[in-house]
Amino acid sequence: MSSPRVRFAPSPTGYLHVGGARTALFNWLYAKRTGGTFILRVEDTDRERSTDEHTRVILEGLEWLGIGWDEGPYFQGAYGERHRADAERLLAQGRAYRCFCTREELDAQRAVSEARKEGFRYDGRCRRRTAADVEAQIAAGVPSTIRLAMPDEELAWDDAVHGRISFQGRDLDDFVILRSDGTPIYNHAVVSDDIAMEITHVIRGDDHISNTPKQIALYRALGRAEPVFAHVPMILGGDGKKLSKRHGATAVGDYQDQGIFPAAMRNFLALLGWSPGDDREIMPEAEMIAAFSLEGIQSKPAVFDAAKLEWMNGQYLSATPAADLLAPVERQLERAGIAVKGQQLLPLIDAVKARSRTILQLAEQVAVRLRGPAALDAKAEALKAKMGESFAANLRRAVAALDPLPEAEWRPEPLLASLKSAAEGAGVKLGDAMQPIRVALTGSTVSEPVNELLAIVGRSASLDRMKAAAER
RNA sequence: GGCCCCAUCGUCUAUCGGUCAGGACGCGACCCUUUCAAGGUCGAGAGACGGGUUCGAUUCCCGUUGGGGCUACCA
Repeated sequence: MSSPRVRFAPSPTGYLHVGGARTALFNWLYAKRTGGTFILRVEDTDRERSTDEHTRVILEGLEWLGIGWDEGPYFQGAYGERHRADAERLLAQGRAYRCFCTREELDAQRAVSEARKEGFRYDGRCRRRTAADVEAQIAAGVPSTIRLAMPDEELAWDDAVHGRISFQGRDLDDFVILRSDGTPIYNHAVVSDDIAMEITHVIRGDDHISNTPKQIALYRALGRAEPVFAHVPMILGGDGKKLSKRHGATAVGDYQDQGIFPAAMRNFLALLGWSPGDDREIMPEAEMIAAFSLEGIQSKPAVFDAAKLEWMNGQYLSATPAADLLAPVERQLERAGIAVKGQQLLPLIDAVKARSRTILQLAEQVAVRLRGPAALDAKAEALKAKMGESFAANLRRAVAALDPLPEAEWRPEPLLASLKSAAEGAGVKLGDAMQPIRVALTGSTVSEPVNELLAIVGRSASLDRMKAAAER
């Protein structure tokens, strides 16, 4: 058997969402794993809703994730002629027929069905027209669509994820394959393209399961063998409903903006609905490719857990050398109007790296060390309130203890020694002595060890911030 | 309404008839640090329900319930 050919076929009617990104990832992983070809096809047949901007964002999103394609991007809109020819062929072979029903007639029938709480199905009245009648209608210039004559037979396949799935042709419509303006309907365009592009494995979202029997009918009518289908389950929001904008960030670009690493996003998405079969969590790209299989894909939908994504990103962040973080941190600092650049940032990055989960958080922490806290966070406020008078008193004592230290002695070890002896002398717990300093320097109750923090912030800025906080 | 898919800790998952039902996120505690939401250790926490099949069911079958998808001259 020749090597697999798979495709990701987004429609540019919106941004690249995490569900689409994961579908693309699974296709890509499968191609990499099997030495196959990954094809990108933009399904822009919905002229009204498709935009170049969306296409651009989708392509950029895939590139950002490191999902490169071997062929394409092809644009479905460019193949209108083949779509039409395929429909005409079906028409000529009697596997499809012209329908002269108007939209208004159809809508009226649908309204009646719905009022009776029944599902609407096209009754196939035009299928029974005589050849002479059809000729007459055409001659009279009545517009028509082309509908597939759905066979009354079983339409089943062995889904690579779900196992055998079976539909009955009689439950399905004679659906339209070519509009009256000569453009193709989705299911027809997909099959025509998948045949032309020799797609062997269709890996796509679960929501296409009910499209599959229609497409199988089309493959049969067109006299072609169908590909392997693998329907991957959907991604849900925390409320168990299909993930959508009201669940917060759902576009891949949102996570890029939040400072998530592409590698972390890829790792997280891969494990959402797929498992290597063992306990591995952090998986390098090569390992994911080596372990990937369609059988490892889960059949139930998965809830998108942003907290786990952040944890995973934190793992990648901790493992990344400060030097590699310099450029993105500089970019964030510049945005915040901080001009500091270069090597001098490295110690700051190292100081806060382990406690940050995204580049954004990391850059914020670096910024705070550089120019001081804008305000206290909730926990810092609570701590200050709880400590009352002793908050300022402890700060004043710290200032008195540290002020005599010359610039050359402003290093972690001497700082710790001074702080300890001052606390001991006053009979305060070291924690009570340290936390106010942490809050004064960062506005937060969390940071690297305080003596290191003082060294990072520097002598004069540290003393200034402590004095200011003591007076406030 | 019809057709179809799905069902293990709160969440992501392992288990391919016999397991103390394992791991991860999150949560809690403890340890480390005479200072942090880092690190380490431990803990709480699951087979939707009812029938079968079987010596034995989370695992296979059926039903119920509960989710979800599709049901356009959208994709």
